[in-house]
Amino acid sequence: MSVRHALLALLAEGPKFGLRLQQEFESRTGEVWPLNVGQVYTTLQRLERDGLVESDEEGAEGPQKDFRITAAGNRELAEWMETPPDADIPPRHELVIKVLVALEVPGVDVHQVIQAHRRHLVEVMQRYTHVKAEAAGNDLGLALIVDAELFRLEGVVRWLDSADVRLRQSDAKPNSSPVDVSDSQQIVGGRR
Amino acid sequence: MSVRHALLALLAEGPKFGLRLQQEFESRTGEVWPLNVGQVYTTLQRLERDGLVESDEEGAEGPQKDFRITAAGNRELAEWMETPPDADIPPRHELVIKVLVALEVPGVDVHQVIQAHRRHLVEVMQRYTHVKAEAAGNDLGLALIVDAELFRLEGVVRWLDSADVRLRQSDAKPNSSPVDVSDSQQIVGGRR
DNA sequence: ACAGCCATGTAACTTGTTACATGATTTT
DNA sequence: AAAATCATGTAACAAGTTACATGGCTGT
Repeated sequence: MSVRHALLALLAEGPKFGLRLQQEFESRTGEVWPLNVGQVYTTLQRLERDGLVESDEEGAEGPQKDFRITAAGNRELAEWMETPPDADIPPRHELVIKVLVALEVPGVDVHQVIQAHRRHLVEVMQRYTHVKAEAAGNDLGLALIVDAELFRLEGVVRWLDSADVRLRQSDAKPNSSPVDVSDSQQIVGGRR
Repeated sequence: MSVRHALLALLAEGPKFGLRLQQEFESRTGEVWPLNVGQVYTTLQRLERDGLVESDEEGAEGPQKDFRITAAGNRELAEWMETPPDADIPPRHELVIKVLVALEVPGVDVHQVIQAHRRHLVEVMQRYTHVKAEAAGNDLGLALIVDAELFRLEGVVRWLDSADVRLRQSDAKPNSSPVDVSDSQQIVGGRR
C-alpha cells in the first residue's frame, strides 16, 4: 500500500499528472527507489476506482491529464499518516524463514547459510555507507532512506549473530522442542 | 516468495499433504505467523505448475493427497538457501515513505507522525518481550522469530529517533534541497 | 441424524510490477 | 525526415490472501 499512499500524498499538494508524479516520487527518494511509470498509471486508475482521486474526463485540453485528490482521498491519507501498521500479524521475513527452514532441511548447514547472508549484508551496508558519505549531505530524502536501510540492515546482522550463537548452543543438546505433528493433532492454540 | 519456498523446504523432508504442511509451518513459527490453509493449496498448485513439486494423479488411495519435491524443486530450494535477496532495489518501507511524504503534505506535522509511530513501536516491543520471557525458553522457532522482530523494531525506533533529530535540525534552515520538477526536466541520473 | 473435524479445493480480489503499444511534440 | 522525448495507457503476470464450498469420516 506504499505506492498508493505516496501518490495520494503527492496529490495532496495539488493536482498533478502521471509522469510528473513519477518524477517527483523518484526525485524525493533520491534515485534509490525507482518507480516504473506504468505503475503510476495503474495505481492512479485504482485510486480513481476507489474514489480517492478524480480527473477531468473532458476530451482535450492538453497532452497532460491532471488528477486531484478527493475528500475521501484526504480522509484516507490522514488516517494512513496517523495509523501505525497493524502489528498483530508481523511480516514473514524471508531471511527468518530461511533460517528456520534450514534447521530441518536435510543437507543444509544453518551456520553456512547464516554466514553467507551475513557477509552479503555487511557488503551492502558498506555500499550504503559510501552513498551516505558522498551524496547525503545535500539531499535530505536520500539521507533518510539510506539511514533507514542502514539501521535495518544492522538489525538483521545483529539478529543473525544472536541466532548463530543460539543455534550453536542448541546444537549440543539437540531438539529441545521437536516438531512432531505426525499424529495430526492440533498443536497450536488460539487463532483469531 | 517466502511461503512458496517454506513449503518447498518442508517437502524436502519428505512427501506431505496440504493440511499437514500448514500445521508444520504454524508449529514451527510458534503461532506468530498464521497461515491460511487455502494459501497452502493455491501455493501447491503454483509449485506443481512450475514443476517444483509432484503429486499422484491417481483417483483414490486415501483422503490425503501427498506432494513430493522434484529434482528441479531441490535445485530451486538450494539456490534460494544460498542466495541473498537482491539488494539493488531495497524495499520501499512504508514508514520511511510516510515520513518522507509527511514532510511536504500540507497540514501534517512530521514530528507528530514520528512520535505516534514511535510510541506504538515501543508498545509492540514490550508485548514481544513478554512473549519471549514466557514461552521462548521451550520453543526455538518462536525464540528466533521474536528476536528477529525485536531487532527489527529496535532498528526502526532508532531510525525514527535519528530522523527526528535530523529533521529538527533542517527545520531551522529550511529546504536545503528543494524538490522542484515543475519545469519537467529530467533530474535523476542513470536508470538501469 | 447431527455436530464437528479432516481435507481438499476454488473463485475472487489486492498490490506490485513490467514490457509493450500508441500518439504528440520537439530536437537534430 | 529521423530520432528523441513527453505522456498516457494496457495486457499480463506474480504472490499473497481469504471466504466459501464440498465431501468424508467420527463420535454422540
